[in-house]
Amino acid sequence: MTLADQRAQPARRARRADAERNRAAIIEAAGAVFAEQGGAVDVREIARRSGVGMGTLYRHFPTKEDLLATVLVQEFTSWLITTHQAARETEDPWQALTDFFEQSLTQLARNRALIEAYIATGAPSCECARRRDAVYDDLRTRCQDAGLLRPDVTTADLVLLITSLSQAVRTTADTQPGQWRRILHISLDGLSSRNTAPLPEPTSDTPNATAPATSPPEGSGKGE
Amino acid sequence: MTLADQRAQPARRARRADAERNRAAIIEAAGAVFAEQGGAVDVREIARRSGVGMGTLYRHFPTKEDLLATVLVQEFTSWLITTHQAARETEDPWQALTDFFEQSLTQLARNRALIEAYIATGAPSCECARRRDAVYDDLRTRCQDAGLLRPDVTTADLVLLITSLSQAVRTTADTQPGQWRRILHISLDGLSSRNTAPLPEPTSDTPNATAPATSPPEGSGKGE
Amino acid sequence: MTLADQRAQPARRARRADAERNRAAIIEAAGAVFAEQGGAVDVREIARRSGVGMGTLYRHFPTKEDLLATVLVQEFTSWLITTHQAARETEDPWQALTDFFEQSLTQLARNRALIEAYIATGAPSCECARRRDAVYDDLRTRCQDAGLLRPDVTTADLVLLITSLSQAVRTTADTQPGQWRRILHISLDGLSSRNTAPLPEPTSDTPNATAPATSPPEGSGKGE
Amino acid sequence: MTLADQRAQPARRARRADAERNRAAIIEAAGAVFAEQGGAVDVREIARRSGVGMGTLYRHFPTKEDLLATVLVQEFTSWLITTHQAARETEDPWQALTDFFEQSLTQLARNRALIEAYIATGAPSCECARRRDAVYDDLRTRCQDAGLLRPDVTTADLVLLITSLSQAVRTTADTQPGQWRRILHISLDGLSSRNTAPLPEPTSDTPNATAPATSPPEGSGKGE
DNA sequence: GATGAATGAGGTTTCATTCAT
DNA sequence: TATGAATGAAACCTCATTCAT
Repeated sequence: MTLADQRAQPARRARRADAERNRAAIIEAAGAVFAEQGGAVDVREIARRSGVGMGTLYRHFPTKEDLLATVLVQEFTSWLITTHQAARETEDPWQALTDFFEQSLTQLARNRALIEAYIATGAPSCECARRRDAVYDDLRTRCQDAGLLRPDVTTADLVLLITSLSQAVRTTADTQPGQWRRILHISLDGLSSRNTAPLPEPTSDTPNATAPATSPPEGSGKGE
Repeated sequence: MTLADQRAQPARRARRADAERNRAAIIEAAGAVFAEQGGAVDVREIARRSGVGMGTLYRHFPTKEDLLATVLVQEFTSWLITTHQAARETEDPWQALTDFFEQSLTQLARNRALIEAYIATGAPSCECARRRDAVYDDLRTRCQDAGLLRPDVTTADLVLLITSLSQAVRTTADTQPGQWRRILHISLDGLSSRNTAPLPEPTSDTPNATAPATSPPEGSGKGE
Repeated sequence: MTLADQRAQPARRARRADAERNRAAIIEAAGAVFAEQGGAVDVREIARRSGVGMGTLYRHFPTKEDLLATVLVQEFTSWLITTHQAARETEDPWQALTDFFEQSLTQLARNRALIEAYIATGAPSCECARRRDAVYDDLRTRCQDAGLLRPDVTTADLVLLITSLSQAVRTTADTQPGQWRRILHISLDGLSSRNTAPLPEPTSDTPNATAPATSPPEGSGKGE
Repeated sequence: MTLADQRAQPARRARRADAERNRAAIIEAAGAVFAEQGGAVDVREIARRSGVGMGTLYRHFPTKEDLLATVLVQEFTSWLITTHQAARETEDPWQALTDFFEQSLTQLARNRALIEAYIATGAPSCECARRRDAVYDDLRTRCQDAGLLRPDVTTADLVLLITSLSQAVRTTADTQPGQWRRILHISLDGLSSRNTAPLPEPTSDTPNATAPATSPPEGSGKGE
């Protein structure tokens, strides 16, 4: 009746636009809720906040998991692009790497579900992982070409490092915000090409008993 | 024996033998289940696995939380003692620190719930945190006295570092077992007193904009 | 399908518009179950009888207590209105009071949970108590203005009297239905303005030692 | 067999004395707990307070119900005897009745489980009911013989009246202690032989429509 | 297409009673 | 015989997902 007034043709469009708007609203609300409370929230909270019914939500996302994945992929991707862009514009390769880590972790610190996903698999999806690896590859190569980064550090190492640091962010989020920067600082120092001892074999599951895991500086030390 | 000692027997009344056995069975089963599946398992699974009824379980542990806490505290403590003992017997302070990290993480790698607890608060209980800090203090002091460890690294830093590395262990447990050792290696290199740049203030929540977060080697560059 | 038949009337395939009907069904079933077995019944029994799932029940009433309260308030209110209406239409004030007691107790006699609530607090809710007091006030005033009711009888006395008589109803419900009317009769006689001895102070917690609790007729008696 | 041993072996006696002491302790503890919290308490609370184990408790009383019944019967009986004794020693029959009601209710006011039992069946057991009826018979007869009590009041009426008044006691126990005495006063006035209208038939379940339930005094009234 | 009520398995916890020590 | 740990059937409540309107 009242809907019939809508000009005949654009009815479809209007409807699709509506659907699209709904989808966006859901994603936005879900993003906020997931970021605040993690992935274990009640779906109703999201439906409520986005102003749609449960059915609508489940029409767009057949599963809570799907919704979560979609949200995370989107956030992850946009974040990756932004951060990579910034890194690209930084001339000094090391600074670029440093900034990238810093910004990545700052971003993660704000999103509980994203950290959870990071923690679980390192990325919200395979596609995301691929993109992420590409970015890391770029940063790593630049630094290694400049001789600033340990030559045997791999992309996987960097990924794992961020993953692990994201944990530090999460842990200290409430009580010691900012403490994670000290750990980051330490890790970055460890990445520097100043450290010449080769890293352990990536495939090995047992510690290298013969060689010391790290090489403490021979000539340095307060006691000497 | 060792387990009995941990509970600090007040000798008020001798617990019935089978009660103690049941308690042990519950703790063991819960330990296994929690380690495998994390803290979100059904309590019934634990009751089933330990061969006791629900009531028995709840007689010993009034709450699922209590059970989890008990199990984790026990595992954490025994692990801490063992690992610290090994570190004490190592003469070289740096090696002691290295081994401690190595063994801590190896242990954590096997226990999902323990990692969860570590992630959440850094330890399963305040008492555990205290003990943990004592151990870390010891290791840290030895290394710093020997001039091997950055002088401004704090106990909290070490704790956070392990927490964050435990994440790396967890992430790579299934697909890349052992890769976490590379990250550990990097982090330990970063801890070395060879790195002289001061760490950022622990209280600061914003990156230090003036000083570079890390000091890349001065004389290196792409052209070299 | 078979379930649908059990509920006789409504097609069980209704949903949205039937939310209200479901709610009514729940209230009705709960009313019956509570009336029969009191407030300590299993919620599942109510869900089963009303033909809805547990979730539906808990959607409408977040707590068993809520359900009970709703049911009782509803029954109490409807009963109060009906009974008061009848009393209003009776011209003779004393007859109105008498009928009101009679009908109130008849109603209570049929509802175990209602009696429980009455016993506990005199009414299922504060609002109910307010309404109830208003009705009693009305009845009492009419009777006292007509000089038929002891002048020092208060509304609280009447409430307490009904509460206590409801107990008599309950006690004799199964074995001696109707016996409570004799007690009611006696109580009403005691309320009559024929009895001139003042009632004990409402605040006093100890029996009035000086004056006899009741005034037996001096000059009457079989032996005289 | 077991009986034969009773002579020779004091060990048995000692044991039996122990058992008897335990039994007494259980009954005493149960009495206190039931009085305080009603019949729905956890059996463990009783075991704890009486200082015996669950097994011992269940050895003496195969069922919680049995324990409750035993306790109540005992309390009821001792109370009945005491109160009756006091009534017997009172010369004035009406005063005896009055005091009996007063004391009965005061006693009931202190015992939650007893009220529950009273409410449920009028007495904790058949035997108790018999004894109680005997006492009431005595009191009633004395009063009726003296022409002080309505001649058609039966023992059952008195019992029901107390039962119902016990409810009033319970209701006002916390907030309006003592208010029940006003109701009692009213009821006793209604019992007086001053009221000449016959009570309704005990067997009738329907109100007597022809005759008014009570007879308000024709000639009295404020307005006249 | 949108809505939100309905579903019901699954979670934790309690307690009368039994039974091994 | 006394003990109190063990039992396990309910009890209450949650929430991801479906489905009639």
